[in-house]
Amino acid sequence: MIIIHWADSIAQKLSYRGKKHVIAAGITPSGEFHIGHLREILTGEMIHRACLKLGLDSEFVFVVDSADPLRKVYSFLDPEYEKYVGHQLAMIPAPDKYGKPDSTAGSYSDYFLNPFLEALKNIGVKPKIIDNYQSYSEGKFSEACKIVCEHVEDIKTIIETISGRELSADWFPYNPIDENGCMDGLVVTGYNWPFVYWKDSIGNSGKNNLKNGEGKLPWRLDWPAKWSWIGVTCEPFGKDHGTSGGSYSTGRKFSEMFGHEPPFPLAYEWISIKGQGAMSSSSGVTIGPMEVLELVPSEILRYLVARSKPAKHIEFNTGDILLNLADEYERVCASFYEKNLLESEENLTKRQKVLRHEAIGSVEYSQINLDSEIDPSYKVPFRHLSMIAQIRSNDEDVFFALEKSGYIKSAKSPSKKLIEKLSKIRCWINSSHFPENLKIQINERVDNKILVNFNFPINEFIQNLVIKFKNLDTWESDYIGSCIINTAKEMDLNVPDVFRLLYLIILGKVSGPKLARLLQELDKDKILTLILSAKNN
RNA sequence: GGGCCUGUAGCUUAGUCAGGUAGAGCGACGGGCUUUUAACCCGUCGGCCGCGGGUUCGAAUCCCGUCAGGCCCGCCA
Repeated sequence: MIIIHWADSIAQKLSYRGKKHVIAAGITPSGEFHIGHLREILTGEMIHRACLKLGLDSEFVFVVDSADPLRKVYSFLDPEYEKYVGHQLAMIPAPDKYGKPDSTAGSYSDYFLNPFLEALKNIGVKPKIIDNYQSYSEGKFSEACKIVCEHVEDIKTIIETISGRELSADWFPYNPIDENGCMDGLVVTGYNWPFVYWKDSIGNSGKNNLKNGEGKLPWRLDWPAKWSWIGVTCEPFGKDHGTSGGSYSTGRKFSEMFGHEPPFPLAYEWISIKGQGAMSSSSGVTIGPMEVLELVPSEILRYLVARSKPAKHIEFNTGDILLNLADEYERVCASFYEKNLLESEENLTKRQKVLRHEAIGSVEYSQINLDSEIDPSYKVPFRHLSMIAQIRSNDEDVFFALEKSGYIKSAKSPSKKLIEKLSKIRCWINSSHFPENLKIQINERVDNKILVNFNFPINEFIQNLVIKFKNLDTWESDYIGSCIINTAKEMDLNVPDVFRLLYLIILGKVSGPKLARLLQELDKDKILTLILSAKNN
């Protein structure tokens, strides 16, 4: 097959290397996980799925870099964390809600990792978790550590020539920890398998056993060491690692040194928040996956990553971009799964076929479960539902409205997915994320200046309409609607003009959602007062 | 300084690896539906494919150069 989704294309390349594959993703749990981290995971997971589709024997692993030290006291941490800087993330306490270390809350790394794993479960990602700290203590790295400690000069040369970075004379390719668990300020003074000997800045000395993970390899070696003992054949990484002179280019050399063919490289671009730059937990520019999962169905979040090739920069926000994304997902579903266009492929040009297959691939990789059918809740467009949800406070009424307009067959039995979709939309509408221009905002008072362009007796129309409204026994959309139409007809007025006027009075805009249904959801007395306050003098 | 990625319609982009008439969606505009839409359906407009050269019968696609934006060469995905 020539025409494929980006994940399929990578899987195909992997298939030339062999049948057994380990696709890896790795993240340091130094703070809150965000959508950017999700790209790492989903990119890997989609390649993994593509491999399975090709009949390869593939495994997907998520390496949690819990052996990394705390770099500094981040803005969300209390200064009390100062004493843990340089200590491994798996060994320091999680922060409480004030950012202070809480010795009862488990480890720092688990604290940030667990909610992320929960979110992954929601989007159907089930990786094998590899805890880096634990792997060191179990001796998984000892082979690599031995090789590294016996080739210090070679390693220095490789790093210095490839990265152009100059290493100090006492640099050593293993970072030991002192008796308190701190990595900073130690200088290695000797090596004799399986021990490294060190001294600290005030003259204390000690030794660490390389087999027990007392310390860790520096990043540029830690990464390829993982490749070799896990057997990684493909790993997506952020573009920072992908650049020449970056950790992939030194990593591939070290990988060979460890006797492992370097994994197939795949650099991906950052996700940024529109108008705010790249996502980063330290700068506070961040949107968490769980946050987004509260607003839209899980498929949409997968679609965000599935639809763009890894090299493409993604701009994201929880307002209009998210809405367009949901919109696009639904449209693609509809065009490919309802119209059965696949059957008539013969007549298409190559480009049209490519377009089609990529779109289909994106939708397929957006499904929560591998090989599951596309969930039919896409048939109720997000945009439409967000409007209905705003004017109908009761869920049942929403489903009746959907039935009436033909989006669903029966209001009595909405699918579980649809109920969930509605509840997420309600959550979105009530949050600060919801786009302003889609909000239905009822005027507090009327700006009479904008009513001057009507060439019919507005004041008289309003009086007549309000009398009809007052006479209504039940404030229900059908009756409200006929009041408006009848008043217009009795006065021989143009109906669209009348609606324009009413939209201006109530919403301040010339159009809006179905007016009668909107009014039905609002307080009758307030509306009458508002309408009566309008004049065009 | 060295290197990587990106640049296609007003916006978001597909197509670049494997050269063969530039395709979508959104928006805009027009029409249909007319108990009123932001739904739905139909249609229209809109592109020196960043720029300059080269290879080729033929280049968005390959090669060289150049400009712009982002990033890396210090453990931020």
